[in-house]
Amino acid sequence: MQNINSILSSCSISSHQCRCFEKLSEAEAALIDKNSVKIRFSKGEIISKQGSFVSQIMYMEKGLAKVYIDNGKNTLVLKIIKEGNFIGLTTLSEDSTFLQYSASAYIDSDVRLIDISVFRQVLSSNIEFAKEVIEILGTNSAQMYGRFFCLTHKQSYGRLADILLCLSERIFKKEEFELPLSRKDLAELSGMSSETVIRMLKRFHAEGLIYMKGKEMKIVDFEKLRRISETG
Amino acid sequence: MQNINSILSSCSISSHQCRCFEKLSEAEAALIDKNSVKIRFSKGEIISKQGSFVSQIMYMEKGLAKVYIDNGKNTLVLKIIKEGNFIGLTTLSEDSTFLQYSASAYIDSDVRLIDISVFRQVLSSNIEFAKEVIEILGTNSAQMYGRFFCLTHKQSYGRLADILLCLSERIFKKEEFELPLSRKDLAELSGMSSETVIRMLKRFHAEGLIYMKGKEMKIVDFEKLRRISETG
DNA sequence: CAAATATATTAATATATATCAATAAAAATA
DNA sequence: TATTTTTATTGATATATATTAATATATTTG
Repeated sequence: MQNINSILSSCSISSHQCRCFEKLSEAEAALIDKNSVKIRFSKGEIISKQGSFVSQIMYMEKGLAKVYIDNGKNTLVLKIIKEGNFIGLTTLSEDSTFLQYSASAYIDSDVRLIDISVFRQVLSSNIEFAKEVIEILGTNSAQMYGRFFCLTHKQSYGRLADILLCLSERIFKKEEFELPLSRKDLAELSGMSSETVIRMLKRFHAEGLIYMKGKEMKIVDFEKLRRISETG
Repeated sequence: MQNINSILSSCSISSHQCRCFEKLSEAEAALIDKNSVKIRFSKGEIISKQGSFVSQIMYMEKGLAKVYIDNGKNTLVLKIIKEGNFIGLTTLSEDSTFLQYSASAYIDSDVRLIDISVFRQVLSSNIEFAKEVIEILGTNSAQMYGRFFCLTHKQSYGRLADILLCLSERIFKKEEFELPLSRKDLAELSGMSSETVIRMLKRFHAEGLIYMKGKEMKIVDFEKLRRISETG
């Protein structure tokens, strides 16, 4: 039995396993390989900048990055990208000549930049590949919808619980981890100020839901954290 | 020269013209036609309900509807669907067995329900159709990102300005119109309480940006309204 | 290592917006 | 048309969270 709240999480990372490159023929794989470059971005470096011209499709080979929108005053992290995911496929759309969002690396990351016209060409010749792209776009939207709802209608406490669970369960896959994100990063993810993040974390710690010391984090009580995520 | 703020609107209706059915062969069009039904929904009726089993793709032939998420306490309208648009293509993804959102009609509407397996079948056989679907999904995400940012980081005043501009420019294509949405509908669209909507509308009216009498609406000063949309 | 810089923490205060409650107006129904 | 129900409006109050500012702690750099 599926609960409606289970789809409503501020979690921002895709759980979808990208399988599209498996669908390529040898020739297609070679074509993509020939028309792409692998670039290493250091922690904190900007991978792509909002407003710039779209000329490639970016694929995260190794690392962790954020995709975000910034209006000069506020920043909203749309999603976290881990290895094996595209930084953005929405740019495939003919309408989007300019990048709508920026991306930057949380940790040292290897990104493959694929020429967009070559990518489109392969898309036109390989229907299995295209279907996989549809799959990715659909999953991405679904994720975004849940996150959208939470960031507009859940309160801070629940939103932060979501993010902590997301980090532990989907990104590090451990209950204990060294956080590569700053408090400000957490704030951009959960749509609140960094001061509020700190206060909430402190409260979680005091209530025994997490253990925290600087960047060290440990989820102590998953159950209660999930309940907070659900009740707001 | 493109301004970054121009992409940041809470506007919730796709400006993308769906062209996917044009790509079908006669046989494919017939197949889809044979495996679909047209249903008329009256104003206020629920078209589909969050949590239910996904078995068809819904296409708005005529009318106006909202696609929304509801947790029993709050409602967020994800987008407005007008004629010539899909109510949701994200359900195409194999992952989504259950509907993540509900839809209901703002006005009397004709909706075509297409069997999802037939839709997928056509997708597998016609690459131009698949590419068009990718186009739609990409445009939808882009729209959603802008809206997401606005609803989390713009204040009410700017968000409501967005919605009014959206209604006038994209939906009714007139500066004067009879609003088929209630104040509560506006609230769900702009992510605030209906009381706040009323107060903001009153203020717009007092400041001479709009003229309003009950459900009659007229945009008086587009320029100022746009400035409010941009500055917050 | 010391100095400089960036990040984290804490507390006090401000504020936008929700909530609550009461009334008015409009729409639906008998 | 009168009655009931729903929607809109208004004002008073509550509250979550941002903002500001000051201090402490890390981290980076010379």
